[in-house]
Amino acid sequence: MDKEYKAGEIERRWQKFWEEIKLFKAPEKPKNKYYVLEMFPYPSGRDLHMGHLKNYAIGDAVARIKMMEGYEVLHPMGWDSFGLPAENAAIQWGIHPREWTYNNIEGFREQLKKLGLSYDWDREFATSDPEYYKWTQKLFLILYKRGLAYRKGAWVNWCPNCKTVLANEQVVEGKCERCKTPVEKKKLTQWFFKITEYADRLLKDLEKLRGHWPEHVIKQQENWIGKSEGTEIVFKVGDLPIRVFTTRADTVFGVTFISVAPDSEITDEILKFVSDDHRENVLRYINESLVKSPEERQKGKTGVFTGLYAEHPFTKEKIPVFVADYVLGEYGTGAVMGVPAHDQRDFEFAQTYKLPIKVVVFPEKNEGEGFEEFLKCMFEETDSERFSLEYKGKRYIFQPKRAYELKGILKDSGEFTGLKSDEAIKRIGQKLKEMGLGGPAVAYRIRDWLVSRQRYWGAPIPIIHCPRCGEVPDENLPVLLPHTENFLPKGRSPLEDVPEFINTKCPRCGADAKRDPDTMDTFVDSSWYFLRFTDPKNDKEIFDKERANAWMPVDQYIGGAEHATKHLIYARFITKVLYDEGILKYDEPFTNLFTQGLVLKKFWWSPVHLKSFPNPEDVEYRDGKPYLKADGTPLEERLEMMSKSRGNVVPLGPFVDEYGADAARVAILFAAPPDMDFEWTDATATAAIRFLNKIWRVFYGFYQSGVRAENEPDLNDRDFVITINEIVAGIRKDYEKFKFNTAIAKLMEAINAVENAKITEKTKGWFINVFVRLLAPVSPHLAEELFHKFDMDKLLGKETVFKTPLPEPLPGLIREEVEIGVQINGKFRGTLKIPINSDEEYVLEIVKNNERLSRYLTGEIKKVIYVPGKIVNIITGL
RNA sequence: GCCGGGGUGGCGGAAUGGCAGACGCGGCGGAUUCAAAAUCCGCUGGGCUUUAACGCCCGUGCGGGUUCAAGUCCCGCCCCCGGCACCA
Repeated sequence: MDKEYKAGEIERRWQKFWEEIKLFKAPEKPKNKYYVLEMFPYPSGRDLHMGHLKNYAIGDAVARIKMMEGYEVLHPMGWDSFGLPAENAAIQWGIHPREWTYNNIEGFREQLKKLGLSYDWDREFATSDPEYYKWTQKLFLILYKRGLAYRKGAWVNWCPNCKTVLANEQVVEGKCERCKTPVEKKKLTQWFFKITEYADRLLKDLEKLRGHWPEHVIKQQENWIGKSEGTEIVFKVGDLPIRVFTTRADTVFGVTFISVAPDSEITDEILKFVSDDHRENVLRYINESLVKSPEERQKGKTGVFTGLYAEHPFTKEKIPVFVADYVLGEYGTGAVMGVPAHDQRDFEFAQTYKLPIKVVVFPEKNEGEGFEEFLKCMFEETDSERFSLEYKGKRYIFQPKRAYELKGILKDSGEFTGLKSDEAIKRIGQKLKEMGLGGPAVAYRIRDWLVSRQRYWGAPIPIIHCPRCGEVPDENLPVLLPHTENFLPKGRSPLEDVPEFINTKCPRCGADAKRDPDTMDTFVDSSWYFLRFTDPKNDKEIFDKERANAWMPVDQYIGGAEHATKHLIYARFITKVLYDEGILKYDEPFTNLFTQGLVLKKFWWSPVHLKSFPNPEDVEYRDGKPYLKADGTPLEERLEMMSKSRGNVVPLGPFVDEYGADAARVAILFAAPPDMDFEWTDATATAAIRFLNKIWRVFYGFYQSGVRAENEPDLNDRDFVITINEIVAGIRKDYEKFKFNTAIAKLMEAINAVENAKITEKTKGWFINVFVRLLAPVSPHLAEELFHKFDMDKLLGKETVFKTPLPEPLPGLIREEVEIGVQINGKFRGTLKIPINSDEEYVLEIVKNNERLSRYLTGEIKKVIYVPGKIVNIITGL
């Protein structure tokens, strides 16, 4: 055994060994399976950094723990390799997206291998491999045949910078999530997946995940799906029904106008009835509002009168119909009833267009919080025209200031007058149903998933458009992505300009036909990859049913929380579709989800040099404030996720070369609880490096004095053995809950405890046996090295530490003496060492006879609370 | 605005309602060394006090409460982070 800890040499040796013994090779059909998966990476460059490592370090620790628990573990790795950055990089470097992508994959793979992660590399694939995307296309056809993939003309989100459409999930605060360009609306014919048809199941089945997924992810999905129970109400313009959706049917008697969204289907219908003197205005308004940015849209409530009136279902009044762009075309029915008295948005609209305000809901009592709120809404000092209303026998003159949105008691509402809001909502719903003018209804916030992209680097959509037969699915898969140098985004699919691709024959009638020119959203690729890992080489079908069902569902999924309403919802959706298709036995893909925190790193930003970020060596501090050395520009210190574009990455390669993969992993895992963000600093690494060196030093000492692993400790070293026993129990618990930071802290305690312990060689041998196995999940190479150096392979009859179980605490070893806290009248006054089984009387005697404690015992003892092993609290009468 | 998660030493962070600050980083003092690095040992929340020790007081964002006992539970605030947001 070397005196020095030579991480590089050790790590290379055991990586080779693990490969030779095929330690990570997962069987085809397991009996006692555990499927652990990290969200697979997008190969964004050649080099990994510390930010990447966190995900893999956690996954690897879990995989190794499960191996040691005797499971057959599936722990695969692959590449989410289609996507825009490849094209953007290609443009920047003048290199083809394919070349750039596969070059990056090589770099990532090489670096991951150097980390000695427990992947079954035989299952590796990239989503841009034809052997994979063939089956992504098959998946598309499965959805198509089930009526879940459809093409429609719709107003869609368009990123003018990326020159492609975006799914709703990829628009964040009205901007493209990738390039932050404000998103525009465009009317285009696009492919959608009907995820809305699964909205209710996606919502309900969140119950199955509760307790197994982080609550914040479940809540985010709930909000994203956004189920609202309400009422649909029909207002008729002649024979044309305008259906509106509302959650507040109780305010229906307060309706003074109807608004429809410029981009809704009902608006197209309404237009047919608009008279010529209104038509021009209305069309102009619609066209203007559709090109407005979301910010502009939100500035004020605008609209245009259509000249049409709709009939109120109850009062038969004529209600004016407006087109207004504060109404969302894709939500509910695309039309709303305007109740200015009870909805703030309608109120603002009514103010602008001088529409009447009818108050129909009042607070239940004319006092208290509801009434206060009511007064705040309804009364304003004003000289202008006033409203007057009677309330609880009194007449009030008022000018409403804002809408009263709380529920209450109905007034002036025909047969529903006097009902409470909730009861009224029910009764009005029933009545409307009887009348054939609506009824109870449900609306969802979630929209259908727009999957087509006008981009080159993706899986072609396997549909042929035939002038005679229309849409024809192309079963002749894969539809290969053609090679072209003409891949730049241009606002329509680059594939359109590849004649040998786009021109084809109709598979049904043989006529000249064209292929669909779009490629699929990369989230389609990643919505099923976890299934392909169960049978990655299959060239006959998407995957073998039996193999998939043998491994699925993923027992532990690990990844970033940013996918809560994207990948994680798409993957659940696709899994349910395949369940309905009858090829999966499970309708939830991920039994347990763990979302790891980010690795942050400080960097500097200057408002002057917008997009370039200075290197640390170019920054100087004066009076504690950072400045750019070169020209003295004041800088701003920021703490964000590592990313190449911010220049705040800590590259993994050099670190591993200098200190080893184990040090990098221990550093990441020890720094903070794994689900929490933390800042990478030099101190993060220092702790890990010292810890591993200390282990080596202590074990080197053992080795020199001839100590080898033992099965049993010397029970004369009782105190030491008990200490280690407690650490064993603690670490087992920590590993169960992924609390790697405290587990490593306990490993440190163990090594500190043994360092100067006066114990026999036998006990040392037992310590080695226990410690090495506890260490293995977080520092696998070092553990494997020590396992062999100290002959644990011979002792335990296993070729690798990962085929041995995690140690268990020795039974029947309990401390004879414990230290308990002593409180007198609830205040801590000291501690006492007493035999473990002491009863209350005995403890009381000890306290009374203890000079230090007894002086607080003034007056008679009234009550004693004794929690054995923990604390005694003595209450005295003054 | 709505939903979720947080606020603990100089710093990262520990604490099934039971001795707050585990473990580490940093700092201070010492040992080793020709010297340095590395390593090891001791101290390290704040304050008070010549009875300088087995002492006292204060201390987990703020204000109340429950309890023998609260960082932990309850009520009301403040602040920070994340998500959604004209969703009717």
